Amino acid sequence: MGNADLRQLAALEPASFDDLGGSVVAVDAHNWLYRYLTTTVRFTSSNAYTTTDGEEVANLVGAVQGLPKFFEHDVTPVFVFDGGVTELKDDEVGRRREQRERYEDELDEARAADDVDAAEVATLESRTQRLTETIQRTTRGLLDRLDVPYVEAPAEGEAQAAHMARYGDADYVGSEDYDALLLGAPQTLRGLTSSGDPERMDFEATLERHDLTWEGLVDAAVLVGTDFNDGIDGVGPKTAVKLIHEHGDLLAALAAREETIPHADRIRAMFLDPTVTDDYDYDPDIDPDLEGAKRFVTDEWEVPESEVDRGFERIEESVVQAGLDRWT
DNA sequence: CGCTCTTA
DNA sequence: TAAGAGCGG
Repeated sequence: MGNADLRQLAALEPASFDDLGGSVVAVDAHNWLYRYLTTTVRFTSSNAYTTTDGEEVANLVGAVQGLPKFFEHDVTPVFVFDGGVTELKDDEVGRRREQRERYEDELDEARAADDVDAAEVATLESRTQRLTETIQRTTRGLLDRLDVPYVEAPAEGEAQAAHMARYGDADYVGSEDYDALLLGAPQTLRGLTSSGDPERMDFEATLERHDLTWEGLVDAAVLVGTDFNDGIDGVGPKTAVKLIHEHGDLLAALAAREETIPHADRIRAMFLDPTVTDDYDYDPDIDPDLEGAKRFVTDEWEVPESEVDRGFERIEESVVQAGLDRWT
């Protein structure tokens, strides 16, 4: 089902914000926003973040709360947004639609179950729920005013972020998702949204640890199960790696166990050869317009000042601090 | 998602 | 020792 099983294979090391200063992190925007959307909206009244026109803008509260973390540690985020399906190839559109329908079926099932599992429903909702047009627009609007760079992915934001990191245009991918490893992101930071230091996930070290190639790692993951397929019953991370060592690749391993995984080759390609673009550009030098950003959030989008005061304060302090640092 | 417990 | 179910956050 999920891909938390990958944690068992991943080479993870505690990281310290102190060592991350000056680095650039390509952040999967959907993943990042969603973490704040679920917590912010769920544990407070969602009314507080709805405009008089009925637009939900909890994303603005979440973003203002989450951004100071980067500023305070002198880490430059580059947010990578998912692309619209209109720009994708036809077969890619079909795949996405199938995937989406899968999730929606699962969600319906989970909701209809005799004993409704709230956690599962929440997880599935997070995968089926698209960010609304307003959330897309207002998040970019806030980033524009804060001069925080962002990039538009042709398809999956996480794949684009991994691509940028692979080509050295970002030092890290920022995501909570272990999929970043399958997408070949050299270094991934997890835990950028929670308090405390993040952890670093190392791609090459992971391959070395298990004596696998990138293809082999992806094949093992497909055997265990990914977001795009159910794994083989009774096969966990350890067995999967063993099977790839014994049989060479996914198809041989499946043949040996007389199992099949529909569209196995397509699933591999989702990780090994995803739709990405080289047509991106960003300026990591950030010169935020704090007043403009505040007006945008509290006046234009009617978010109560009390909800974002502290966040803007923290951003302001870190900007002032950065200015002072240049003279010391 | 992470932790813990149960089962093979 | 590995896999998977169950549960809390």
